[in-house]
Amino acid sequence: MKLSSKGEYALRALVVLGLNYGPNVVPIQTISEHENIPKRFLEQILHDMKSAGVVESKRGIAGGYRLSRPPEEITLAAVIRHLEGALAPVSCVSERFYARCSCPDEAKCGIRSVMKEVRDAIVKILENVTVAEMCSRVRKLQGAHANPMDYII
Amino acid sequence: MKLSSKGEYALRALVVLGLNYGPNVVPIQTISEHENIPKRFLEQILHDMKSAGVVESKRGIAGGYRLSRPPEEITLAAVIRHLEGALAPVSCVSERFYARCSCPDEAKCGIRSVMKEVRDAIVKILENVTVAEMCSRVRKLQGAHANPMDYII
DNA sequence: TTTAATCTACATTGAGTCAATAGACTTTTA
DNA sequence: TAAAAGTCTATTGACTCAATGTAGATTAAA
Repeated sequence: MKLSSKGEYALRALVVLGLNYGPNVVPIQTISEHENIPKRFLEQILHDMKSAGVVESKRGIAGGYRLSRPPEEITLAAVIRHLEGALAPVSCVSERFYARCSCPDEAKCGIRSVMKEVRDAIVKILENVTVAEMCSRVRKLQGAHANPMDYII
Repeated sequence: MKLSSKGEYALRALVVLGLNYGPNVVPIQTISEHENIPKRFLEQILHDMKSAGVVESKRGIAGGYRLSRPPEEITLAAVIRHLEGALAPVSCVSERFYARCSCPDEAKCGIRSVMKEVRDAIVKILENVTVAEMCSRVRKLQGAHANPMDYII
């Protein structure tokens, strides 16, 4: 479960949208500048997350993106699975993206049983961490010396 | 930490060598056929593991490979790190392959703190599982109806 | 009603990686 | 000395990643 730039950018953008959760949309440009993400690439990513139902958009001059659900309801596991595919380290132990591997007998494969443990450990964390949780970690990390501008709006 | 075919093949080959641990070497051809791995590709992989000090080879007509240390001393973490690099899902939380990411402030990054947890969970498992452990799982999975030929020698 | 900022959509590129193959060479032992 | 095995370096073809290009649609405000 290696996170590509795409996945990393997506999570960073979601944190920004989470910190600004409310009726207002945030323009791509703002996220791009604040998070240091190539704008054109971010467009694709947000569009992709829209098709996943995670965010919604408003077009036009005052347009932008917002979360389509409360940040408490968006888990990292769901986002990463949609953008990157399997969370498991090998496809033959993936629950939702299973693919057979080339080993002679899966049922007797020692690697498989280890990789299942790894998968479970990863899934346990990512299914229990939401965008809201990430936002609260950010607030905590910024702590007393938080700059209001860091929250953009 | 997505395992490539290379890494998967390597682990499968190590299990074979572990099950046949002893003074005798196992020819590449045998591993290749038994484990369904392209022979030429397997050559590269074993050569790579030799340079990592995990296996040793004997050349010539009765040549082949064997583990260079007892299977109890070879952890999956060490093998995978050598062959594939970082175990962490993002490089900015890797202990041995750290690379800065593009986020504006690592210290205040909510994603980073989650990914650290994921890394720790992965590392904890892979540093505590050895080739010997995988072999004993295989023996257990093969159970009573084990075919002696499955152990090759 | 024009204009400019914004999102939408699809195509393309360039770099890099993955998995495998190629071919020539070296070593060993029967 | 010939055959079987490992050694080494290079290369290929397919694929993916990350980003860029281009053109268009939508909307709010001037």
